Amino acid sequence: MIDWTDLHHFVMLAREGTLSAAARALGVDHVTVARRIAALEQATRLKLVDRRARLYVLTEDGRRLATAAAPMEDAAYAVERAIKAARPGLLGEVTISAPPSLANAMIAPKLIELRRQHPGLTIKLIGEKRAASLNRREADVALRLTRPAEAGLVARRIGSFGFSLYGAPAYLRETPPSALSFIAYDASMDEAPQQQWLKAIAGRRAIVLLTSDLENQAAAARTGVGLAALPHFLGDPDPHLVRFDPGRSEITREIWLVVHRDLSRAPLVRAVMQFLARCVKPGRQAKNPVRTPL
Amino acid sequence: MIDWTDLHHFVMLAREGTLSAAARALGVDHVTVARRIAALEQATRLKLVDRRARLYVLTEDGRRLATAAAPMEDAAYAVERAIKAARPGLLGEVTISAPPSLANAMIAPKLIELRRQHPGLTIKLIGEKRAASLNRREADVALRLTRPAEAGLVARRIGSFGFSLYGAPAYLRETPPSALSFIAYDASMDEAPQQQWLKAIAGRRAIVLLTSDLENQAAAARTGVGLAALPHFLGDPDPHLVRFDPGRSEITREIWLVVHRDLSRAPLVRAVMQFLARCVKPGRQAKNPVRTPL
DNA sequence: CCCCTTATGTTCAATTTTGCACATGATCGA
DNA sequence: TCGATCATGTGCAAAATTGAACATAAGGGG
Repeated sequence: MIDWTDLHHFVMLAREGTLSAAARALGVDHVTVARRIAALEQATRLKLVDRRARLYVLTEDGRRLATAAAPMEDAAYAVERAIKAARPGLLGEVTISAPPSLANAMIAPKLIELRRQHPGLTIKLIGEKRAASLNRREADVALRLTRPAEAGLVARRIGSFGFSLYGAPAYLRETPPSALSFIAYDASMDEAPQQQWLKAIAGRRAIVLLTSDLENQAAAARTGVGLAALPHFLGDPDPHLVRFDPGRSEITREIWLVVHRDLSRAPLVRAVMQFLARCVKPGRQAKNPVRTPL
Repeated sequence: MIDWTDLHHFVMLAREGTLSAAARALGVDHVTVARRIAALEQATRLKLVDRRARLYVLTEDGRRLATAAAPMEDAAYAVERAIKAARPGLLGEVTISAPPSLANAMIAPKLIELRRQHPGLTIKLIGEKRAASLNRREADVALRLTRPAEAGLVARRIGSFGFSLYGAPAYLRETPPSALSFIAYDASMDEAPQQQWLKAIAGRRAIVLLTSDLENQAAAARTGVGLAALPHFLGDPDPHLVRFDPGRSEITREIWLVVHRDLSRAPLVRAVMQFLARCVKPGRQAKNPVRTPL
């Protein structure tokens, strides 16, 4: 039968697009990938890639083969999950993926508790906007703001948080409502509810800063650049920010705890899930409610 | 990620049961399999097999892993089919599986035509009772006597043939009906319709020979051992055999041409399928009907 | 326009993997 | 009980795979 490692390398090449990227993903030298692809072509007697100047491009046959081989990769990931799930006890590494703001504000500060409770546990925390693929095991457990649709995933709603507008106290004192400026996400987040909510409130008033990073928005708001839509857990504890209540119904988002079914029973993963649920649950809604009427 | 070749070796070990058998199936030395399994255990940090005296026996974790890895093997076979299907033109090898009697009587004698028509085509003909697995690519195309139920397989009825009782002319002349002896399959074929049919006819009369090979039955019948249930295509052309019509409705069996969907469009395979349909179609039902009433 | 980064190809030495020969232990049948 | 067969374990040498260093080429940005 065809060499499975050759197939693995080919699948990676098909996904990554270049020899070098595939090599990085596989943890080998790019030459090795090139040789494996060549070996696969020889074994199948098919021309799978066009060797062009700066990149390998799959041929028709190559694309077909990549399509056929994709389920094999899925199966390989399932095997990895099975391995992780089979490992007994509470010794090992668990990767958590979460939106950066949640990761920083809710999880990171409490990680020390988890370490105390399970000394054998190593945590890898990925704070990324992009939702890590649990199927590809980029993460073992994830916090998401929407319920994921992928098959094989188990999702549980473990909490929610609200957004309000925040600004520097001095800025709010000195600026008439009609002259307020706003701070928003860039266009990549246009579909996010909080972004649409902010834009609706802003109306014709100026949006003076676009940034994809929530911490940047908070920092700008602190220095009086304008008003930013921030989660309560981020804005309320901040002494340099006060809420500005626009009088419209606030927006809230749900927090979903997501895990692959294959891993949902592994002791290691269960421990982390319990921890994450604890991180989120205790009413972080209105901890330090400094309200500024209109 | 886990080494895919290690997984391949492990899957084989799980299926075959022993290092040596797995090694044979993989075409490598048994030592290599042992080393790969050890490597997999080290990588997963799981104990996958109990090394016992004469055989490796999977642990609980090993069985779980084997179950998880099985889909990977299925996917690998799908890749192989894709490769075969992608190969252009009419150059290559096609494996045909068929019941031994059909293979000998209908296919083998006509193979020369196929070779003349497609000189680039190499045929591997497997005449085996056991139905070769098209999913595992033990064969590319198969003739079966029943419609297979496996998913992914495409089956087409391309003909049928009847059974009658046959015996040596002298034997039939000299033996009164109540003293007739019978030749049957051994117990492994007890569920086959022709076997049940024969037993019903034999009734209380003696079954004097049990053999799993149809050619053996024919040879024994020729020398006057008794009556055998033979397909018409085998008994009718034989000058040393005549039909003995028991007056009961004859039994017929269907011939199904089976191929995996992934391969059903490959030119190479299509050519072979057309050939097989031609082999079977032309009314081989009653070519040399020598009838002996009762 | 040039430099910097990134990607692929080539060569060679080091490492890893593999198979072979042989040994041991177990089972089966005569 | 003995011998034959089959399965696994060990040591070693051959073969294959791999990575590092270097070379070439193509964008991209200042």
